[in-house]
Amino acid sequence: MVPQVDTVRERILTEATRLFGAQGVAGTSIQQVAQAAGITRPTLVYHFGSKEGLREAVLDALMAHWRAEVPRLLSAASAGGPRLDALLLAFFDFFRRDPDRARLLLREALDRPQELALRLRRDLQPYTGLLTQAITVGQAQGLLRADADPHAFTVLVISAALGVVATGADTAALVQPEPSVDALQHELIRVARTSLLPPRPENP
Amino acid sequence: MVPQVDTVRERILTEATRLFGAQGVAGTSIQQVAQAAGITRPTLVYHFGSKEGLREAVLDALMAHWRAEVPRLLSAASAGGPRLDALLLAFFDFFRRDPDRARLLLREALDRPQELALRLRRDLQPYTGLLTQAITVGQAQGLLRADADPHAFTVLVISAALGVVATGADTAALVQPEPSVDALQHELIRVARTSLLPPRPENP
DNA sequence: CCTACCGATCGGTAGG
DNA sequence: CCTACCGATCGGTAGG
Repeated sequence: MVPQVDTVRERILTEATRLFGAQGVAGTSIQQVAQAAGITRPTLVYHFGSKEGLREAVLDALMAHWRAEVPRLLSAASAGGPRLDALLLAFFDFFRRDPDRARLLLREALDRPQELALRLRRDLQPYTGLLTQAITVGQAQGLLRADADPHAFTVLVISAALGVVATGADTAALVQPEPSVDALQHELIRVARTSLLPPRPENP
Repeated sequence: MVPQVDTVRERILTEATRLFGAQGVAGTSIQQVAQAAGITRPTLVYHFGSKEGLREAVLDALMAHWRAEVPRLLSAASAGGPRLDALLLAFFDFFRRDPDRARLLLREALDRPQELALRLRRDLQPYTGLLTQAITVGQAQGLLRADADPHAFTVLVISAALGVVATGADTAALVQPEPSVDALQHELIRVARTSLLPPRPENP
């Protein structure tokens, strides 16, 4: 009943996020998580009830973390005016700071698509709504390309950024020479900017 | 010693691809695969030696399938001249015909990044080389934007197409209203085209 | 938060 | 290609 700083619980969640992201939930035993957190397995079960309970707690913590970060990110990016590049760069840095979380999210999209969709709707739609609305307004003002689909564009750019962070270093092996993650990030920003802003004939 | 049409082996590979793609390798027991293929588990082990052997055989078959399809695809797309849209559309249709294979590839990128990178390098670089070279030539002729990074662009577009097919239906829940997979596909093609072709002032 | 214990399932082998 | 069997590991519980 008394709220308190539960460091053991936090340690379990941190290690579970890392291991689930790296190996997947099915590929990770709760024994591994317990050991990484420095406790025994029954203790982990005591805290989270079951492996499924741990999985949901990890996802809850993940979404809570992002719900807290995203607004800070949005305001920081638009501080010097609504610069698209700065926003995308901030999004990228945000994901690159937590590659394990990016991987976990991608895995969840594969393992439990419907459950993840529920969480995205509930937790992140308010913020992405700001993005799609900004694009729509920009289009109405003639500042952005009219042929862009604001909703599809937003989903594509976010999931592409996620994909580059989660799997970019190895999918780069598709071509020779292999582009660095930095190069992929830079190109994604260029692609997004170019396909959203109207053509500027002076810079072909 | 005698090569023959091994339908049991093929049935195992088909079911393994489906189940591994849907649930992951760690989340699938070889018992499940054997049952789906209509045999017993020891029979599966007899054919593939171990679960790890099955995994590698599944990946080999996957890459062989693509190595066989991609050239047909490339020539079909450029039949009516080097039309970028047609090529991207063909790539998309190619992935959408096999969503399980797309998911399996994405999972492998998460589970065994280095091993997948080896296979991509060995099996697909020859074909992606054709793409990057075509872009480079187009740039030299002034037909394509000079600021595009041919290698990063190729990796980004392929992995984005893969991501849309593998997880598009649920990541769409990021925004409201949720774009369809068709809308995501259409927008990715528009984004790719717009960011690769030079600006045409007559169509802002 | 731990020790001790449980049934179920895992991948794999023996032997035919 | 199967039946019968194996040790190891899984998630979870009892009890303190």
